[in-house]
Amino acid sequence: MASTIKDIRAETGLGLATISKYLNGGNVRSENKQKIEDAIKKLDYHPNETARSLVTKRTRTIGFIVHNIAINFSGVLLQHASAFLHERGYGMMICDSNLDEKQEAENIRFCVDKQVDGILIMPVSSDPAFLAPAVKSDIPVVLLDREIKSHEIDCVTIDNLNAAKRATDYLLERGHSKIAVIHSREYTGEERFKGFLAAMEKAGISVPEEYIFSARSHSTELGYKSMKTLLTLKDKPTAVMTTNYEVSLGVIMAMNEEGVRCPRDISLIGFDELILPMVMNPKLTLVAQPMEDIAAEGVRILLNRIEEGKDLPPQRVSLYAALKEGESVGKPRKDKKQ
Amino acid sequence: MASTIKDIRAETGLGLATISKYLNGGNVRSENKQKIEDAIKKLDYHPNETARSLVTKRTRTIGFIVHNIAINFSGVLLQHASAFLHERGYGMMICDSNLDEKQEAENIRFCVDKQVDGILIMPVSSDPAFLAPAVKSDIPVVLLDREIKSHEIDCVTIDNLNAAKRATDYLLERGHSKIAVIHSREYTGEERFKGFLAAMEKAGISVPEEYIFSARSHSTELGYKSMKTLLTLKDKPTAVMTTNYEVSLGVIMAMNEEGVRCPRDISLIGFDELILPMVMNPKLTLVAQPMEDIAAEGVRILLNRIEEGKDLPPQRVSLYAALKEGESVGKPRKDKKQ
DNA sequence: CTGTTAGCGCTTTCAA
DNA sequence: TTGAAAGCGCTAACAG
Repeated sequence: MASTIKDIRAETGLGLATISKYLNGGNVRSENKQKIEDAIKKLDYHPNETARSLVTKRTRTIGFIVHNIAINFSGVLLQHASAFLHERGYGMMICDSNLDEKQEAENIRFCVDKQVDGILIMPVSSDPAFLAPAVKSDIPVVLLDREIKSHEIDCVTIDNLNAAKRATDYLLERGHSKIAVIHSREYTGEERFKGFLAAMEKAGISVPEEYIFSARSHSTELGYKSMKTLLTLKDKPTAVMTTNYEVSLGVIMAMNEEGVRCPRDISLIGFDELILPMVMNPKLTLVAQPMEDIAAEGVRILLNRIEEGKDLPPQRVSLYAALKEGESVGKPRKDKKQ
Repeated sequence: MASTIKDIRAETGLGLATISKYLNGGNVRSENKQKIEDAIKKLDYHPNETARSLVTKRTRTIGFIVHNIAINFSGVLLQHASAFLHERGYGMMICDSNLDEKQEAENIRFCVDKQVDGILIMPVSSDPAFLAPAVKSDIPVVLLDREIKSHEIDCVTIDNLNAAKRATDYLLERGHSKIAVIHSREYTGEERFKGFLAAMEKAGISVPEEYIFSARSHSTELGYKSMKTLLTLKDKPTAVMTTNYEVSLGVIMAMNEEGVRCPRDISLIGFDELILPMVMNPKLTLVAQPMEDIAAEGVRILLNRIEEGKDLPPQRVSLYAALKEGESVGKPRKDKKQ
């Protein structure tokens, strides 16, 4: 059985309050301080955090609710966030929503019931209602990677629209005009799709229906099937833009299977600099999200709200995402050859 | 401010014990039951789990400490474990050790202080000492993926040695005899290396020094550098075996850079069926660990120990890992051609 | 079945 | 500086 503060009292003969004060960094006569330290060591005493939380109403724990823990993107963000929180003396409780809104709502409830001091979340739902339990309990929430437009709440994202515009311009500048786009039908995917359309419109190029693919949620399958379909078209695109990592993977699988080479046959541009683009041959040209900065900003905003003021206006931070050149974009193949 | 059980008392006029009993599924007169339910709804009452834990000494929360959360393997295992725990009414608190033993020790401490009911861990350290806080507090621990040989403790792993033997035999059967091996210098890597050596010895083939590479920890860099070195050798191997996912990634990067084709120039066999092997061209031949079963067994053993008996003897479960054929292993190239 | 009472282990007045 | 006492929100005897 673990020892308690009362055991320390028995050992030192001091009062509970004195010991507690010492534990919390207060001033204690150095003679008593020594006694307490000796007793702690002797009894291997560690404060019961549960009891502590019950009275202080603080747990120094942050809940991190992630839409899908199995994807690489989550792992990397989690690693950075965990490190930053740890630096500031906070622990992290990770919950996986498994792309399910019901599970997500339960995760919010779970975190609130566990009295976390704040919540970082990469949300599944775009309906702010699921945040209600946190709001009611006055627990600050910061959205990561995705925002909920209709709702005033702290969030840190990248400027998806402009990043996608830049990626599209990159293709246009290299002479592509027959460009297909495959996007997931959730917040980031839609934003990036808008950016794509904006760039195409500005260039005065209309995009045929059959060059546009979309489906709910991140999906390797979407990328795979869409690319397969594109390859059956008479008038194939010369370049394809994907709006996230998983879609890129699916596209590459399909190209490999069909023996289509990149960038010789079709050029490719995507999002997210995770492991695959580094291992691929040729290296993928992509928009790299500043993962570490996203985590750092999220943690900074959240802890600031916890430790300073709850009455600050909501903050929306939008970070810059850089275009990293690989070798997956070439000149468009000549129509005659195809 | 969140409402408490006392607010329910004020609302219903019932005693605290009755309400508590209802909350915990006890028998209450249906008339009172209705009153309580109405009050709960009206006040949006949710029990304070912290207070509950303080008295019951149970949190229905499991700590999952992972050596490196950024890798795909962790994400997949976490996803399964989270789902199984959730099914049984448990929450999960994930901690990242970031491949650092010191951080790992702190994570154990953190989980113990937070009064988790049990711990699942993919350990960094092979020294059982770091588990002491959990042992002292009588919190059950189950090791996943790696075991600590010197110590009697529950664990679930795959039979790494035999899996590696089979993989090596697979190469031998196809006529390879010049086989290089690249392994990480931690538990699983060493086991798999032993399996490799055993198979080679049985086949009566001695492995030259320059065909063996190893380094601490999982490492894409190890794979990359080792493969680069192998490709400078006069007498190159005809096949390479890697002992984990990250090493495979590095090897493939190096091959791509050097324009070496697989399996035409060099055959490849590896471990872990994660995203890359599915996206690669050609598909990688590999030993697939049964991720879902590992998670299921780990959860089953841990919850069994929590809910039933602590006095059962330690369990060591070793699961079977299947060899999945891809197209990355071919016949050895003829020496003359090289 | 119900309610009173006494804690769980800790922090926090407040008076000394 | 110190310590006695009250209380965080809940559960668990125990008596009714």
